Amino acid sequence: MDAALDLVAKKAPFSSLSLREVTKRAGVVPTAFYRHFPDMSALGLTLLDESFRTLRQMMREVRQQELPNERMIRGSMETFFTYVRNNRTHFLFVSKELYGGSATMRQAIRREIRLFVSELAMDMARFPFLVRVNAEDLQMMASLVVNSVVALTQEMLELDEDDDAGQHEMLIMAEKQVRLIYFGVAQWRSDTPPRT
Amino acid sequence: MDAALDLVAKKAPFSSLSLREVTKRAGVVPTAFYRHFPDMSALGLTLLDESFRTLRQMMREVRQQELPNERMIRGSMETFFTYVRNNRTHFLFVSKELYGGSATMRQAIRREIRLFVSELAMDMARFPFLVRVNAEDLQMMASLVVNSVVALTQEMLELDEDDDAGQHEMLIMAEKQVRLIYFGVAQWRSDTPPRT
DNA sequence: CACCAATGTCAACACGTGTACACTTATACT
DNA sequence: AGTATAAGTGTACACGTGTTGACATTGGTG
Repeated sequence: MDAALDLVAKKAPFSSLSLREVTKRAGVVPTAFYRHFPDMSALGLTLLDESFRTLRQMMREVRQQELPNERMIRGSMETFFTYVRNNRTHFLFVSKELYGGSATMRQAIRREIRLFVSELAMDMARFPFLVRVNAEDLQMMASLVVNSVVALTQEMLELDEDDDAGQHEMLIMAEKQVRLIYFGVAQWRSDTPPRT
Repeated sequence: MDAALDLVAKKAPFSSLSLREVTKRAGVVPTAFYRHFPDMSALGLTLLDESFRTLRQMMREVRQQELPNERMIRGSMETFFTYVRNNRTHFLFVSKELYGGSATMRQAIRREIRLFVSELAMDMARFPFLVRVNAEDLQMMASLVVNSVVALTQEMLELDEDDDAGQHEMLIMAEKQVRLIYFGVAQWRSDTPPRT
């Protein structure tokens, strides 16, 4: 009865909710929970996996379209943010767990994010005007992009679910910010400064 | 007995801890709590205020030194991050409450952050090469900077308390990222694009 | 000193929690 | 058809929770 997952997410409060609440919401007696998950945190991990699996694949597809620079930024942002809107509850869950969850939970989410960063960095490495940037700086740039998008996502989640105007505004802002970063990237040189 | 505040923060888990835990940690019987705070959330707000008051003042001082551009970035980042290190528990608390806390809590923290953004935007407005940037975009840029720093701060808090190397790395990264953003800012033009 | 407000203590309550155990049902497969 | 396995039910327990009211101790001011 994995439908319990969505019920967890639907209940806005984070995953510090009680086992009993979940089962009550699922219309099941508390003890039935153990038939599906040994532990409450196990539920969390499953939920997390479900949240990211399709997203990863989706972004990979977008990237492989290969339409370059400006169009690319816009496209990525649009598909990502609409995906977030369609999976609001999941991202609410992830957002709250990123900092408020258990240690293992936080770690798992961070790993997922770092994965995005690395993929983006590898993607950027193919840009012609970035040959003079060393690997470390590439990682730095990618993490800047991802972090910004994450931050905006979280701000967007704070908005009311059907505040279309606000959500659109966030999208525009995200696109602008990423474009701005790319302006900076084009200007960057990785000569190690004299003093670290 | 405001010493209870630090005890709250010292206990790593976020502010979904129990009234009883707090009082136990403070070496006091549970009921004594009500002599100081009417409510658990009241404790939170006090704690939040304590976290931000000195920080605000500090950053204002840094900004008023008026040493321009490059030096300025470095200086701001250094003072900010050392402040974070010295008030680790407070920022751990804030970080967890930003997304995991109650609605009023989150709102209060966001207000604080937005305040930083606005101040930074006003500061940037004085830069000569930004006269052609409209107010909205200024806000966008400032929020990009602040969001990035916040993200890095949260990553830094994830590190072990005495991982000096890691913490220094974060500082360097933050400085680079902000510098990168400023490169992009210098390139920006606020002509509204044909299609919104 | 006497007094009063601040602070802390004690005992008790009603309630929600996680979990164990024994049990009933449904579903699927040979 | 018969049975093994998965899923769900009911009862019960020990424990931590927030909050209450009445009482004790402190410390500083008049």
